[in-house]
Amino acid sequence: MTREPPVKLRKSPRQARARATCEAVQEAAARILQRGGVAAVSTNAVAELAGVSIGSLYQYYPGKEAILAELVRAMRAEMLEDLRRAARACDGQDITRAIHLLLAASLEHHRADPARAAAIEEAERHLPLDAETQALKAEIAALVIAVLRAHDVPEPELAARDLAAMTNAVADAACLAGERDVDAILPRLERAARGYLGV
Amino acid sequence: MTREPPVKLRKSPRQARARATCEAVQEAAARILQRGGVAAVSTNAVAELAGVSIGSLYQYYPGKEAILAELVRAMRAEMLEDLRRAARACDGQDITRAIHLLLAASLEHHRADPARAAAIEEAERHLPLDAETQALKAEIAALVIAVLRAHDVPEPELAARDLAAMTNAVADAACLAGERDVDAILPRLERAARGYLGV
DNA sequence: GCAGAATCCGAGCAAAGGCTCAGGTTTCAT
DNA sequence: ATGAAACCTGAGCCTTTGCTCGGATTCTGC
Repeated sequence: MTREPPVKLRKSPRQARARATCEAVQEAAARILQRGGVAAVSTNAVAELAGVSIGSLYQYYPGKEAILAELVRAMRAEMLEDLRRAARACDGQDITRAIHLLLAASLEHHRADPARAAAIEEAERHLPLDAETQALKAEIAALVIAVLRAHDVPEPELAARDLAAMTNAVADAACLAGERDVDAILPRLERAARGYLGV
Repeated sequence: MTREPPVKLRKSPRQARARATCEAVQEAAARILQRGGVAAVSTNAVAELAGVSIGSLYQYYPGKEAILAELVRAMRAEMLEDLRRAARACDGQDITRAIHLLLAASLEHHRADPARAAAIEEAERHLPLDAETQALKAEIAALVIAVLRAHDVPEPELAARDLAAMTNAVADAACLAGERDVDAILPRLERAARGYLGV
């Protein structure tokens, strides 16, 4: 019943082939996650698909949670970068433009592979997030809150949470329904967000 | 690798104690689902928490998927009832009122136990839905689409999907963040929906 | 070339989980 | 009261999964 174990790498890869091993494991885990959900991700399956022995896998990852955790961390880090850029661009713009920029940035990581993004987000819900990932999430939230506050949005924390939830949900639903064009989602979300914020 | 197995009851309970057994299993499964997600739901754990032997469980449910599937089916059936009532009440009302009624109905099943509702919705994403549940979902969607179409909403299917996704996501996020008052969510969703629909 | 570090391998153990089956208990109808 | 049907039980089989360990292989710096 005790949770909250260490969820970092067990050992850092020093040589190129080791880095390749780690990448193969990540890639395989993402593929399996995407196809069958968190339940389908077993260390044996990941190792096999990665073309790596189970022993090698455990040399770098202390368990399957660590593999997924790193997938999540990578996605969040990427998202933070996108949002940082967007937040900077928001400076001095009106709120309609700010909404556009923030939403577009939030959708950015859905662009390359929406199904994978959805799968990783789903995994995130089932993981005890490590401190680093939590910090990333907090910083992402803080960025959005700051922009909202700059435009005198009341209860910016609440608004940020609601808007983030809406954005992810609509994007995931669209992906699940087979929508291909990420850009088609943006205007719909903009309308909803403007309505939410009373613009 | 083949899916799509029968997911109905194996045998119908005839006597009162058998019905009590089934109910205990459902209740236990919901509790475990709520506490630990789909992965934590094992037939052994469910049987133990239900105070029922594993053999009895298998007398009525062909597997753990069937238990979860029935949980989902029950929730969807309830939701359909709520939405039917709401859709009837929408007749002759303006769109603002219609939005209010539909959203309130959609939130209805979050009222009693938001955490449980969120958990069941999450389970739904990982299950191969049986025909009956799919029919329920289709009818729910059809109801919303009909109301939207009556108010000349363009692409009502798309709008219904987006609005449903937004509603669930915001409600779940609120629950996760510890919000207690379901009624506080409604006005936020109404603003978003009106904005989305351009009202 | 060579020593040592880094990496890789995969058989196999222990635990957990899905599920069956043979046999016992309770309920119902007559 | 009695036989049949419904119901319950849980030991235990088999598969899957997480993970370790001893030993083989490859790389790196000198």
